[in-house]
Amino acid sequence: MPPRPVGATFRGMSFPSKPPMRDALVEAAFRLFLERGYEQTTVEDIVTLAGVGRRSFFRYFPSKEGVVFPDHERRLAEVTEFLSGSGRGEDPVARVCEAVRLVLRLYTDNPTFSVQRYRLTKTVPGLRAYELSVVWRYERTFAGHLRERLADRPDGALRADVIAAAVVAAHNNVLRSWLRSEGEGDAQVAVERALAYVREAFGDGGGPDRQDEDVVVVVSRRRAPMWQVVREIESALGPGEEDR
Amino acid sequence: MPPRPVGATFRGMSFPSKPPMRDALVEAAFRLFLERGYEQTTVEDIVTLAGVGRRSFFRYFPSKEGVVFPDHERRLAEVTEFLSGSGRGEDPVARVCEAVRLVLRLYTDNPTFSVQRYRLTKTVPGLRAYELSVVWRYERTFAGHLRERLADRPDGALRADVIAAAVVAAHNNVLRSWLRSEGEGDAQVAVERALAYVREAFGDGGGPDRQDEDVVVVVSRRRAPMWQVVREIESALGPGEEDR
DNA sequence: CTCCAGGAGGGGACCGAGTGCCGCCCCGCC
DNA sequence: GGCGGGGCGGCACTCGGTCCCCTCCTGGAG
Repeated sequence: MPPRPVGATFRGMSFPSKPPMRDALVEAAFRLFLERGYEQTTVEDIVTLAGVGRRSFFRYFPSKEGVVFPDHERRLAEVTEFLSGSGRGEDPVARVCEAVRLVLRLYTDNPTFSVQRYRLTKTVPGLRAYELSVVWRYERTFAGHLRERLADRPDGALRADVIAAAVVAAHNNVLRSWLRSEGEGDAQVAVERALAYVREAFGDGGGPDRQDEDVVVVVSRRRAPMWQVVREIESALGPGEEDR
Repeated sequence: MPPRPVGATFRGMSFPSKPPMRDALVEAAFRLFLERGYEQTTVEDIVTLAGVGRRSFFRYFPSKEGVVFPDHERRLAEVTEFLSGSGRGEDPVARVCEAVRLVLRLYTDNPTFSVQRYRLTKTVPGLRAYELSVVWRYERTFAGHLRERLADRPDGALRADVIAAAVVAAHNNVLRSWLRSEGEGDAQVAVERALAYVREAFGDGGGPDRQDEDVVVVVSRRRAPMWQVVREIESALGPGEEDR
């Protein structure tokens, strides 16, 4: 995609000079990773192919694994900012779902790159672990956002953690099947279905905050004691709602 | 099941011969980790304190991080076996919840050790990443179990992944707060509440095997169409129960 | 024009994790 | 007593990652 890696030793009027060494390193790395495998490629190989010094590699990427996920750091910052700029009134779960769509787009915007990366992460345990920690940071960001908004609910932190995990799992499910199909189909559509399933499971407000529900159907078997029936009804109605 | 490795430098009538080199390495490692920090401790330091060779360390642990989670490999095997030996009729979600209790017990059975480890994983990024991959393997085991049992349902794989993630998140939530409180309180009781929340959220969860439940509560919104209410009641009653 | 400051990059030394190989020694077995 | 195998130690090597110092390029001030 970039016109020419434009090596470091190469001087002369260069292009808008925007795709600097960083992109050249990513390209060189993926070329070698796909050609001879991740573990068979040393950082030395990458930098010699890119025509730069070994030291420079670690100026742009925190580790060898980091070059495989070059853009997640920025996206995480964007997601954090996106979540922090949300009004008080709106549904926090909806906001998190919107953030998930943002993350998914990071993959769907570059299908070939994402599929290539998937081939690597699927087979290299070290890359899987690194990806896990990346995803974990998204999840903790989501959970933090939900924790703030659900703090007044009973078990707010629990709900926040569980919902965040469920949303991320839905995203991962859609993403994985999209990647396995080599980028065929519309992942953005599929994630709507998946998120709808999650939101349906947790009601709309992140759990049994069921003020807006009007009908309660109780099915009780004969062997259930009455106190248990009552407790289930109470928990279905949600806390503080018993006397409405 | 090897007969007796018996300590290397130590001879003479020893104890039930249970604590071989492996345990000595774990103990030495944690002593140093807590005393001077994880990154400030080299494998060399550990093996000299334990009085063994450096090469032996990597015979017992796959990496320096591995010594911090010495027992998870076995527990994962136990969990896998536990799940594989489950009858066809029973609720797969309940089975997974039981497996989660098993995992939690791995922590609660050794409170001081778990709390010490928590202090490390909380502060050392490398250990966090390692723990993530450990937890991920549990989650994938759970998800695989659920995928098999929910294969006939629509979106079975999605449900399986989401439920597994939710269950693990509930476990983690309980575990974290228990660890932060330095092992005070009954985590096993707390995890019941958390799992109940998850199972409630997923209602039939993907598995309306509700033959053994006594009370079913369905809450419906006014705007929900009647056919949906009927379907909820039917699914609450479980399959083959409509005409009893 | 010169000088200086600062930042980007290169290079080399260094540390430590992880691996392969070999040799030892202590078993039990033949 | 000889022998083979497994557990263990020691050594050397690779490679990821860091530190420190050098060069070069640029640009602004005098």
